[in-house]
Amino acid sequence: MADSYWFIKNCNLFEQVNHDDIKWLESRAKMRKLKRGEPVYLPTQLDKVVLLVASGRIKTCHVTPEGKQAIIAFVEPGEIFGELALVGGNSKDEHAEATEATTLIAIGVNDLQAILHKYSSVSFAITKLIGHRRLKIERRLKNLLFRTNRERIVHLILELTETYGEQTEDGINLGIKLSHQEIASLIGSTRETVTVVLGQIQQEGKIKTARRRIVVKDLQALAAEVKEEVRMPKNQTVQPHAAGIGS
Amino acid sequence: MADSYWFIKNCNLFEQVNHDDIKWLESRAKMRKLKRGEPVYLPTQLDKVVLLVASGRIKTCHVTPEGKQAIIAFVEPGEIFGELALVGGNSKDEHAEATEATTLIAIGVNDLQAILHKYSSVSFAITKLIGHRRLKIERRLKNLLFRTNRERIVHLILELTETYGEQTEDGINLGIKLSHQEIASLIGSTRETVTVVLGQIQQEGKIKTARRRIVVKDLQALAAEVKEEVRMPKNQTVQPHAAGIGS
DNA sequence: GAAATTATGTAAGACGTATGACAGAAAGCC
DNA sequence: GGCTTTCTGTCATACGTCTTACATAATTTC
Repeated sequence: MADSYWFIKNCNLFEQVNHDDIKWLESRAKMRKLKRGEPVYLPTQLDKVVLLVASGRIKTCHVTPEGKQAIIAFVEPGEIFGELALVGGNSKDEHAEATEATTLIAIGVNDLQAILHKYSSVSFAITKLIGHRRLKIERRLKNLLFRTNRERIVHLILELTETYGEQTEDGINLGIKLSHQEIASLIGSTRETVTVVLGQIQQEGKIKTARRRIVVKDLQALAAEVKEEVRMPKNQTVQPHAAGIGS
Repeated sequence: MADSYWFIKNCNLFEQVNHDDIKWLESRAKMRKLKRGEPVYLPTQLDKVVLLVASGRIKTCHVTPEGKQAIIAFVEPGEIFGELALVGGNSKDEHAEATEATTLIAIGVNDLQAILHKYSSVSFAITKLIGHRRLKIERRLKNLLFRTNRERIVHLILELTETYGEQTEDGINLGIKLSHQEIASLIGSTRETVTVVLGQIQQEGKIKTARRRIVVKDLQALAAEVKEEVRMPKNQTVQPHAAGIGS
């Protein structure tokens, strides 16, 4: 199991947990490496697990009957996912895959529950996590209903800026690489439309795009066109616990 | 304060709480009556509260800059809302209003937290509640992305059937009254389009509509056209804790 | 019971977005 | 370095949905 110990220890969730208990969790956890695009099938083991992202990035998604992929959320290093298994959600029908080379640590629900029982602080942290993600999703829902594709894209850029934005000399660089296809999967649109709309926004000088990269040049203007107040990036460079979309 | 005691006692959440503590909660809670359409402004009091629906029905919503109302969820008698205040969400920018004559009981966050501290079972129940609502919203998100208005409406009908369906001799009656405008607010569409689509589905004999009422005549057919498995109504007649949309 | 309000029904035109079909550019692979 | 794969760019057409405008029916209010 290599040093999954350190990954668990570095997860904010387990801050208050003492050395021995983390050691115990680690001994029972399983590590797993994924390549980019590889799905997280919850395999061999029949028992439910919660997954901790040690490194890389995971996207949780849903595939429609017609085969279109809807991205629900991204999960960043130091964050967990599948946590609704703790409250009776069947993570069964949830699909998740790595967006880049990723290392996961699988913790059995029963093991985790033992920890929750012992540490009410962890328990509360989980509640907060679930609640925080709910807020994010509600916000996302609002930004999709009644909105044109352009508005959806602008909202998405604003969200991404807040979460992944890194101030540089020539604008705010989004520290997450997304293809137009993935953007379409986030807003419920098509790849072609995303290409066109991003092109327009770029020509207006509000952003600068490159292959799977976006740099925001005029945050004010973007916020203004969807009547949002400007929210600056959280500026968490390489922080292991940066919050992802919907997380 | 009338008999808010009984309403609190009947809320599943507080099942395990003993008489004296409920009495204490009741003494500190405030009751409030709303007419249909009246907003729940979180008024006078600056301190955060969690709201328990004693009777009636509440819808939580969001108004877009253009003035369109997006309905996030319904809250039924015996359920609470605004619970994200417990985990740091600012219920400030959330709008809620009564869909019919409604009685609310406002419980201070601090008071509730005292109970949570004492009863870990309540604490866990809250976590489950928040998680359950998150699942509902995620499901709703999936049913909106990439879907035509017709598909959205069909999905909605299926959801409503599951939650509010009452088997009768001539079909499954939906025990919730919704105007076409409200349906539009749920799926991100317009009143006119909803009217037309419902008319079509009715002509196909799959449902029967009347003023603010829908009776499902052919659940199979509806489920089939969006490739969902049939889920029968939970058949909870007048149950005080029936789960609403997104709740 | 009459008046005001709320809910539903219908339709033509404008607009936005999906579709399907290709083509070129950039990155990864051997 | 060449090959393959992934990503981006562009376009014409078709289709769905919003908009705008009105008409009627059912409820509530006084």
